[in-house]
Amino acid sequence: MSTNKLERIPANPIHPMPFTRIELAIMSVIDGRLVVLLGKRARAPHLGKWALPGGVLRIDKDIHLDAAAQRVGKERLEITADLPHLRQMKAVGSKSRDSRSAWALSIVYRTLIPVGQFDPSPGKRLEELKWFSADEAAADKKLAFDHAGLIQMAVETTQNEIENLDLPFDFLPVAFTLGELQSCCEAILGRRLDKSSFRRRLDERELLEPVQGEMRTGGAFRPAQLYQKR
Amino acid sequence: MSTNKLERIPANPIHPMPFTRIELAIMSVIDGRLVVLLGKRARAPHLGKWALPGGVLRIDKDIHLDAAAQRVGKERLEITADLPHLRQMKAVGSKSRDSRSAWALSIVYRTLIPVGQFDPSPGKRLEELKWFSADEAAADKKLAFDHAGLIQMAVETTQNEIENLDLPFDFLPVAFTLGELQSCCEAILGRRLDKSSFRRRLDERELLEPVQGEMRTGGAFRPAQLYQKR
DNA sequence: TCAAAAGTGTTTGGGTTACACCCATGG
DNA sequence: CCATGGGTGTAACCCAAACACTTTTGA
Repeated sequence: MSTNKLERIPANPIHPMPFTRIELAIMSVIDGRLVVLLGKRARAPHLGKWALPGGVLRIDKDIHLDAAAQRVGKERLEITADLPHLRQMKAVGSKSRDSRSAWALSIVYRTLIPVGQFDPSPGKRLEELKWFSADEAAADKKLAFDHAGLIQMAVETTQNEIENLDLPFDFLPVAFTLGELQSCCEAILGRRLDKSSFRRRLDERELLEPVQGEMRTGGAFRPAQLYQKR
Repeated sequence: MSTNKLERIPANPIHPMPFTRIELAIMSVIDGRLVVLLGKRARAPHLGKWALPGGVLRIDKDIHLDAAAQRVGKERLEITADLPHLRQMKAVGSKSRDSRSAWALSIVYRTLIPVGQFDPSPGKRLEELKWFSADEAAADKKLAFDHAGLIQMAVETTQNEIENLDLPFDFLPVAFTLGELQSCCEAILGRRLDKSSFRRRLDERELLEPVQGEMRTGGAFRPAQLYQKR
């Protein structure tokens, strides 16, 4: 077609390419603590160690990176729905990263998911899937690869988002009380927030709207107005 | 060695891997404007179009991603020194990204460099290397690939850093006046800053220290104290 | 009537903007 | 002596923290 002397390079290019994977830092809030989902590795390298769930990028299956991350999530967690709010965090790669290959590259994604709504069970190549305290995992020297550091970064990035009121709406039920929202943010940040200023910041930004007539009557106290994303 | 039935995967793994590249968003300030360095492509695809300088990840040459970015910078710009302040921005990848391969992945880096200190000249596969207004490049529909969008992101990320007084020290001369620093920040942000509050913010953060006895006598006005990174 | 959580208002203080003003120098 | 950029001080303002207070419910 082209008169250009430079022809199309074959699908398998001249230079060998890195072993490319997706890793997922999936976080949630359980019992008022930020937690991260780790899988126990059922194969080498790092057999038996806990690691972020991940998988190989499949150029035959994935149309782009985000789709690859969703596919890996579905396979490893044995779920059918997309992971909400899944965002790319960073790429890490080096010669010595993974003994399975001369050069390994991982694209790391992170998300915050509602723990009730998904029912992760260990997919292929995982012995077990378990929630760990995110803070403890970030400091755990025994995790596979450099995953402790990646968890640390995922926690910090998520906390920054919450500080800026970039709220995890996909994480919350469609309607929720302001108290529930505040507790959720406090769990992620690991510190208490002031009710009054939290609410003022929320309505200045016009992020929420009340669900007309809907209240939550939880117990021996005043019922709370339900809100939803505007 | 291992009793594990799962053996080491060969260097060239079972699944074909994506064509993996590094792209560089190299910015600077010229005549009070934020600019970005683009190369005119000397080969397909996008022959003749302007694009971010970039190159293929070489697993035989690069020990990790950051090193790969430095190597690509040296080759494309024909320089010998490392690019200062070079930071990873994001990874983009998809099936249709690059016609040379069935699946292409790019790891994009960004930096801000002092325009005087480096003397970029077009390396292999580039016809010409030129500085463009960053704002105009970010809006230019005729750039190769999705590079306009990447430039947009690089500009925004850099502006956020400056807002937070994460200053481009590698960009500045070792000693500089506060006026020069302020002008530089104004150029990057594209808006004027208040002198008084700019200085107050600087010394609250204790980022700078005066260079004892050193002043800049520039013209028909009071000489300015020189400062350096603390 | 009491505990508990919802919801509101008011004070205080940190930090930034806006702007006025003096300082030092070469022409 | 004046134009110019360096350098300093102050009042106004915005935003959020802290905290006290009222409201509404079930037990």
